[in-house]
Amino acid sequence: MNIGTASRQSRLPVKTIRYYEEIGLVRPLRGDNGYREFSQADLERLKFLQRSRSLGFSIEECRDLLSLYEDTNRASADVKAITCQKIQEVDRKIAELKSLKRVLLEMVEACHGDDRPDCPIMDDLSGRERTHGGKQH
Amino acid sequence: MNIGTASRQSRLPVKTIRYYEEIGLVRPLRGDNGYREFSQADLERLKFLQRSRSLGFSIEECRDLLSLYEDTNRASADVKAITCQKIQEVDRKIAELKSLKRVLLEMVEACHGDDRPDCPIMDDLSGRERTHGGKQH
DNA sequence: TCTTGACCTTCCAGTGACTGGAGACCCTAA
DNA sequence: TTAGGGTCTCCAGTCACTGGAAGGTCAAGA
Repeated sequence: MNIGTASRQSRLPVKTIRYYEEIGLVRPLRGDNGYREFSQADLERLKFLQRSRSLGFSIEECRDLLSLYEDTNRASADVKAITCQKIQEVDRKIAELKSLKRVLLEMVEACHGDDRPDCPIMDDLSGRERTHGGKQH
Repeated sequence: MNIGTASRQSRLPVKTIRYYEEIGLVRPLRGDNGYREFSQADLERLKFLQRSRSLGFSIEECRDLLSLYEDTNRASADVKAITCQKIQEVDRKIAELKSLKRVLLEMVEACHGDDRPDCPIMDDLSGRERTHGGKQH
């Protein structure tokens, strides 16, 4: 199948597929006209990449996962380890974003938000101390 | 003050400060030796940038915030609006990561994680259907 | 005075993971 | 024959830095 078909079936943009070929994640054959020819196995790889990328694995992690995927002697423990690591990463990111949100919320709650130029958010951003007189959480 | 001092006081890497000058976020004077000379106002800008970047505002948002920061006639409502938008963005990201985590956790829970090559995580990544026979949440 | 080492300069290239566009070739149907 | 898509390569841009090379400057110590 051509790249367009592969793109629709894998839900990866054409450009992305070409890029994946460039970095060696997939190696379709070429027809006489120079067009890429994707086999069913190529399509499987693309689908695998689509799914693992959308689950937050980096390209290099995907490369590792792919080689495990194609290693029929792999231990499932190896895959599980990578996945557990990823979960911890995701947890870390969530925590970061939550504390970020807390700060932003505090700023917004302290701001009267009208036409006056004085603004506690600005004070916060500029590093000035703000008295925590208002609501406490 | 020189760039090194500005770097320590703003907690921004030297390289980053030079980059910020390149894109016009800060315009330090130059001494006879060609060294950048940061005024107290420049330092304030840098600190402002450090804080707002670390709160997840993009460079362009920082540029907007900076001009509001220096506009003594600004309305605090404008600042509040930008910040509220940012909170929504953060919320969206948190939700995404949470659903990501849910999927990853399901995968891990289904995986026996031993020396055997069969691995439900791999099945999942490759798009194969997995029977939801195990624990339900 | 000389040297050492820290600090500063510019410029260029690389990161990750694509994305956009130009210009050209190929294929199919009307 | 023509029109329209699809495909090709190559180059450049994105975002926000980061690293490194090659060289100029400065202050302290021998």
